[in-house]
Amino acid sequence: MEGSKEREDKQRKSAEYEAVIRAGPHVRPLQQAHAHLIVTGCYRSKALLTKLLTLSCAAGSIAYTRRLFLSVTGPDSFLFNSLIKASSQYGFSLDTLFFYNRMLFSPSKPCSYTFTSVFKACAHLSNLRLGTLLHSHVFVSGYSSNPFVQAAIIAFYAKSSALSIARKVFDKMPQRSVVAWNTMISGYDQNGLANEAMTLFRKMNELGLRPDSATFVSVSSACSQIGSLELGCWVHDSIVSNGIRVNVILGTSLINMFSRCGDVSRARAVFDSMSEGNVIAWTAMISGYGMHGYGVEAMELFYKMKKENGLVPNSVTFVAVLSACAHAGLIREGRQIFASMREEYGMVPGLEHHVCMVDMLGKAGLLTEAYQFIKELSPEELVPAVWTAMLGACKMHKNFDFGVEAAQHLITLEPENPSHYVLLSNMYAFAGRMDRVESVRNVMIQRGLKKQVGYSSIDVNNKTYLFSMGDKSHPEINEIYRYLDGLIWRCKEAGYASIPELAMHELEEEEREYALRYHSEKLAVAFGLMKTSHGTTLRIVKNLRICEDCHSAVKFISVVTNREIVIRDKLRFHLFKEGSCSCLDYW
DNA sequence: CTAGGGTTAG
Repeated sequence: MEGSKEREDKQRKSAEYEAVIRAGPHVRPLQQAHAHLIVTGCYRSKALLTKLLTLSCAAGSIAYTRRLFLSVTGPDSFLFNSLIKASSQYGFSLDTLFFYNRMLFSPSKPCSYTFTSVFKACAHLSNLRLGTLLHSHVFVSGYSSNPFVQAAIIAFYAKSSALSIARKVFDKMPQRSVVAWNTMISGYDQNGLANEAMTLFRKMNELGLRPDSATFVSVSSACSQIGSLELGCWVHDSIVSNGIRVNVILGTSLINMFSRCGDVSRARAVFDSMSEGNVIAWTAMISGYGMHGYGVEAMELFYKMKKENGLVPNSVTFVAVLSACAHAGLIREGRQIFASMREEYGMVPGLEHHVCMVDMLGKAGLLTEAYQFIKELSPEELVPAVWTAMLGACKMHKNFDFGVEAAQHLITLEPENPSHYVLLSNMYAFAGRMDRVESVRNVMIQRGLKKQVGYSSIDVNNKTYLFSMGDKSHPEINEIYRYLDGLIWRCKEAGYASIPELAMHELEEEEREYALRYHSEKLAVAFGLMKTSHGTTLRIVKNLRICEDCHSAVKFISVVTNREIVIRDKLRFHLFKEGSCSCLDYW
């Protein structure tokens, strides 16, 4: 008699379980299923409640999840772990911490599964204090040697920019899984420490460990930061020799890598070889074309993407296309695409899209229109980037009035950013207002702000050389200067007239020195010419934007030496060839 | 009704 009752009970619960599953990650059906549980008397079943909780997290309704959780009497560790995992997975990090806290005050003990999820939440919040506290819980609980927990800890410290702590944990691991290596490498990459990422990857190779596709995603991303094509090709060869299948994620990372290393055709080859493509991959390719000034190709791809592949562009795609239009001067097309965001896709243009429009109009010399565009934005939309785009355009077209206004807005918004002062000073210098140049300079000194140092790197025979203005640490620096002097002289004979940079060049006392006559890109170009044979393309990466004078000089250098020179600046590529630049002097 | 974890793209 007793047995059949139990059986009935089980059957009923099974039916309810099916009902909850059927409801899926949708709030209303879940609530109905929950109501049904109450009616049929199954509301105490922890398993059913657990399923309900994880599904309501997946449904995105943390409010309902929270209410549901608070109604549970005596949640068990299975319920806690599932809930903590689901809430961290769907980004409800603060709630994860809340549930974890409740777990600590319950009879259930956290385990390795609990910790991995809570660290994920801490990483998401980049909350170093809480994560460190959690780390101490791990020690007390005895899970500190669990490889999964360790990897989660490394990921947490890395995402909180505490790379040295992450590295310490990594170094102390008795045996490291590939995931641990990947976590550490991506941690370096995402914190801008590309060289450290590469060093660790090389170490992995030396130890004979087999990298997987995730390793190469981070490695190729680090490589894009460095911008070295030689290195990029080596990474690509390494993928092939390791027999790694290039999935969409890795493919996208490679498209980005080759674009940012200055080789769009290789990027396109990767793109064409991919069996599956999604919006992210297409956007990467579009943006690659954009940064090289291939506006038409970017637009073609944009239209092809939806026409032939039925992919729907998202807001990042629009940033890529619009900035491609801006770089290539495709104003009419850019306007049309911007309008289509609302009209065709029902999307509301965001801040980044406004910045693209101001940049596009401004670069084209339509400064009044760009200004009008800014004026129509709401106060919350007037982010620094909008004014930066305006100011850049004013500098390009030497428009004093708009430029000064833009610079003043910027200084109000970001009083600590030295580049705004430099640009304002530039504006005054163009207008011959040396008294104002002087006073901007004084404000900078008062506020303790220093001009950002520009540096350029170039690869010669598999070695990277870094140059910055005034840095005399290079052993052949005197030869380089002598060579460069001669080169500039030849350029002058060919018609080059140097454009003096009036801006802030006397900010520092030492800047009057001999060693400060040349910007870093000129030094890198000279060095590259000295060290490579005729026919070799020089590839230089610069951290800031290239200045007008260097741009003009390199055009002449490409003629007098008959060389192709590629320079990646902060925002785009310049290919100098036979006296002209691929940006058509439009940057 | 008790699985499963940590890393990766624009």
